[in-house]
Amino acid sequence: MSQRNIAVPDQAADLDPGKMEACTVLEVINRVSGKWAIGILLEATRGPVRFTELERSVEGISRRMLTLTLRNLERDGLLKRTVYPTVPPKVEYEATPMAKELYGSLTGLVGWAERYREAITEARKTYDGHTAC
Amino acid sequence: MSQRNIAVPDQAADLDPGKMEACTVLEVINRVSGKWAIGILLEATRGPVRFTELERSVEGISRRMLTLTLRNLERDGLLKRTVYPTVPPKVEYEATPMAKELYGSLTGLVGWAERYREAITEARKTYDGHTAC
DNA sequence: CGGTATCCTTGACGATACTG
DNA sequence: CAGTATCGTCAAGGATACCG
Repeated sequence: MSQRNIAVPDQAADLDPGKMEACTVLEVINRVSGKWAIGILLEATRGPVRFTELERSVEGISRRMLTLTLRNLERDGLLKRTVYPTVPPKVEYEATPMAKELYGSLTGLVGWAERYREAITEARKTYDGHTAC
Repeated sequence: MSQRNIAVPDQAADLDPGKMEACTVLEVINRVSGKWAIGILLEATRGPVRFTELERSVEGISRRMLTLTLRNLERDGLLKRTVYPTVPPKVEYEATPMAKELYGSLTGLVGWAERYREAITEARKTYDGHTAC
């Protein structure tokens, strides 16, 4: 394997709040339908959830991505974050009314995905079969 | 700006068909709600569309991403691709019945994004205001 | 017209370690 | 418990050029 030496910038952007100023319809959709947002929003719409509960229920998410996604959703006014100053600390997240209006479309999407997951897997096999060989 | 010399692999993966074997619900959702897929699916559900029409109507998409996204949607059985062997060539894409069942959720998502785009922009300003200073 | 090929940058994300 | 900080990887996707 050959390789090249290239220059890389020192700092990455990540999902750092402070970005995404434009806020087009496309950006809103991507924020809301992003890799982890759907799972979080679904949970937070059913009722208040704690950080650790989300970490368990949103399959495969890392602590870091959970934090980042939660912050972004909070920033966009989709989640309300409530801190209880107890020991140990307790933080609850709940969907705002605006976010709750998304519930129907989101469950529609998930339901569809569940119904057709098998069919899609098959379609891929067929496609790959008659193009590869 | 400082920089480091690092080794990079020669070939990228891109959205190259042949990847994504697992096909979980999460993957299906991300495929279908991805950056460009929604716009394409919406157009292709209303009726057959040509490559160049999509290039114009899906705001901001590059020729490359249009091709890649179309191929992936076709592979997953969401689009039917029809080639008319004329001069000049003509290719039409149309949503399959399975994809058409997504229309409701997709327009729901887009409608919501349009309704709340302003509110979200405001929420961001507020959030950034009371956290930054 | 409807694509491919190649090259490059940047941002999404995981791993790991540490903290009030 | 609920995070933050730092580092590294890799895939998404833009730019550009070329093709049947």
